[in-house]
Amino acid sequence: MEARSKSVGARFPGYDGPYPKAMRTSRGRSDHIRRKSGEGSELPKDTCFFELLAAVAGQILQEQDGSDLNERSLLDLGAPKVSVEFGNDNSIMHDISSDDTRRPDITFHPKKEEIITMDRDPEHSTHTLQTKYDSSTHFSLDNSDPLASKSQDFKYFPNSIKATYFPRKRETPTEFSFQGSAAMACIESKLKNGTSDISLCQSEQCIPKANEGKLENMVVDRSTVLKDSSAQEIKQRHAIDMTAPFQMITDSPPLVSSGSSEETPFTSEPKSYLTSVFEPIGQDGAKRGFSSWKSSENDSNSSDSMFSKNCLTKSVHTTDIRALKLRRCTASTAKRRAMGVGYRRKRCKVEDGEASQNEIARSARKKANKFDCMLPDIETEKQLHALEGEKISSISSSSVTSSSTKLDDTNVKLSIKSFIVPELMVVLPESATVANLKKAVMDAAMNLLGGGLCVRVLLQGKKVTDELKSLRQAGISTGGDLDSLDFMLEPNSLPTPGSVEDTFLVLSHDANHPTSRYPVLSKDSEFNAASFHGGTSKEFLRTPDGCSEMQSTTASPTKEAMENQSNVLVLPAECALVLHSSQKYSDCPNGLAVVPFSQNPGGVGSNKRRMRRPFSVAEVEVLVQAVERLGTGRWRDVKQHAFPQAKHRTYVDLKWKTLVHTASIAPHQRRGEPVPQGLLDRVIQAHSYWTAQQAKHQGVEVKAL
DNA sequence: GTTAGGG
DNA sequence: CCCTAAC
Repeated sequence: MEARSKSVGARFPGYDGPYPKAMRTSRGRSDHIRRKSGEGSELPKDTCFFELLAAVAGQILQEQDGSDLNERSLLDLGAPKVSVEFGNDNSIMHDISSDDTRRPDITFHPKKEEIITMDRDPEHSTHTLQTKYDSSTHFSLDNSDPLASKSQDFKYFPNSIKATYFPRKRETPTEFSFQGSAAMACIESKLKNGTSDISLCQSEQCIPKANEGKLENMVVDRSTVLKDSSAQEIKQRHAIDMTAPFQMITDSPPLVSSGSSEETPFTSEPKSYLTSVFEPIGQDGAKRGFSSWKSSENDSNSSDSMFSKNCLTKSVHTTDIRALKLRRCTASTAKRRAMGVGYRRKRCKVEDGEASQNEIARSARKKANKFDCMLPDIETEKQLHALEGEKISSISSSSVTSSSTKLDDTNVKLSIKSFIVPELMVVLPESATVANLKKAVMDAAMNLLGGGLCVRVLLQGKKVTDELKSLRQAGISTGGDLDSLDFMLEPNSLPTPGSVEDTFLVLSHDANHPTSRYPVLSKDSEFNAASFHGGTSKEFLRTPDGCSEMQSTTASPTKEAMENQSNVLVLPAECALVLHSSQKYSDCPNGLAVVPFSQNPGGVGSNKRRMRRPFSVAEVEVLVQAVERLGTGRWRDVKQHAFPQAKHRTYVDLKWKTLVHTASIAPHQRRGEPVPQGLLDRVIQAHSYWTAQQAKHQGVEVKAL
């Protein structure tokens, strides 16, 4: 009837069905959701909250469906789908499973109060949401917010929720983690049947209740302050990013040297993981991200401790994701408003304490924006880094601002504040080591970055597919609605053109070396699994200089690029995606020039050799694992398996030959990033195994003749 | 297997 | 020169 629904994708391994595409812009659905809710902006903004809960509930229900995750491969879990509906009565229906009607629906009955009002300072306010979860059919929310009436000026939205499930019989608690205001539900084993209570509390220290058999202790560990006045303008932008079926690198099982299983002689079946990313991005999201950044330092201890206790899931905090947003300058709210553009997605600092710093930073940003060039000059970017110091709290906006003073100005001036970057997530089993986590993170990053990124242009939430259109034709003109213009970074699924240098995003640890062209993430010992000696995930994710940059000389638009599975990328919290000026384009008078309209930016240089891209340890790891499973010879499969997104890794140059060679030579002769000996041993093992296997097969064929 | 690039 | 990646 009147209900609006949306789907929250929850990709389970084995699920190959269609996946809802993200609505990444703040336009579109949220508009009518808001309208439908009839409650102004209140319900929809809280949507994510219920989604989070729905995700929890979904997981629990799944558990109660008789499956023991300890006993079952995640591949067996099917493909649940969580859909959320907004009804007139403001109830939200969660249809947990698309394929299992036995599962009851979960109904949320959000109340008005569940949009929590709170004090301006999120760090000093506490808020508790009591959520009761009736295991059978109902999932109702009961708000007991002590601060509900304290202030009407600010609203609080959970940004990240962690839940710990304390099963009966003193089993290991299980944690859930949800973030990005998203239904990112990750579940691990040891959930048991039973009624559960979920209690949510927004506080820095979440004291677990000792109730057994309760799902509790959900920590809304980041906070958000939203100005009521701006709430009206908030439009949620939801991004649903599928994750690639993620290959977990587990402890390598011993090599089976005699043919027990021909298909997978080396490793257990690689696990894929449920990853559901449902990330509202928007002004609220921006502020959320910002606030959470502020608080992340303070509550890092608590979250760390929670995680370290039993880190069943490692999901990136939203700030991590936010940090991926291109850090770009933001003009002042007032100015932007006065211009009447871009306010919707503008992000700005709200902390008063940083006002002076903001001013400095703002001037630096102004400088960066001086020529309305999309790519800031490096010096200014450095300046920003310096200003923002360790705490890079300026989460930039994804807004596009435009200025048009003259009616006859045919130039479209755009200032892109940031890009939407596909959200990335890594899910690991409890038994995974930190090194595994690092590898997984690396793989995700490499899978995304390895294929390059391209820019998607969205107008009013819709992908602009016809890239031959003129800006005027596309409606991207000064007369058009530039406010509805979005840019999105996507994995590049097109064959990498010759001049990859111009289209490739690279990671660099060193902000001072903006010209670095290689993904050097794994070069640093921090990211080198072999050199990791412990510590929390947070520590290990932090780069030495506290800031990683993802740099781009430029990015080129491509055709449909996101139809492939998305990747999961986790980057350090302090990591930021920064556009850097390319010499080639920096002299272009306007920002659009950096987005070449040619499908092949390489142009005449396309006959050049591809850029040299040394394999990282993580890539080697993935490759080795793939070969262990698939054998030598099925390079297409291996490629698809190990580097599904990396266009620069073709199946003909998968390094295996070189790896075998590398493994056979003395360590001091080896070049490049040192590959752990254990990995090389696996190379030797796998190589000899598959060589023998092929010989055996050939022998059989000869016999048969 | 060969070539190019780079340490 | 030789390792490595691209061809």
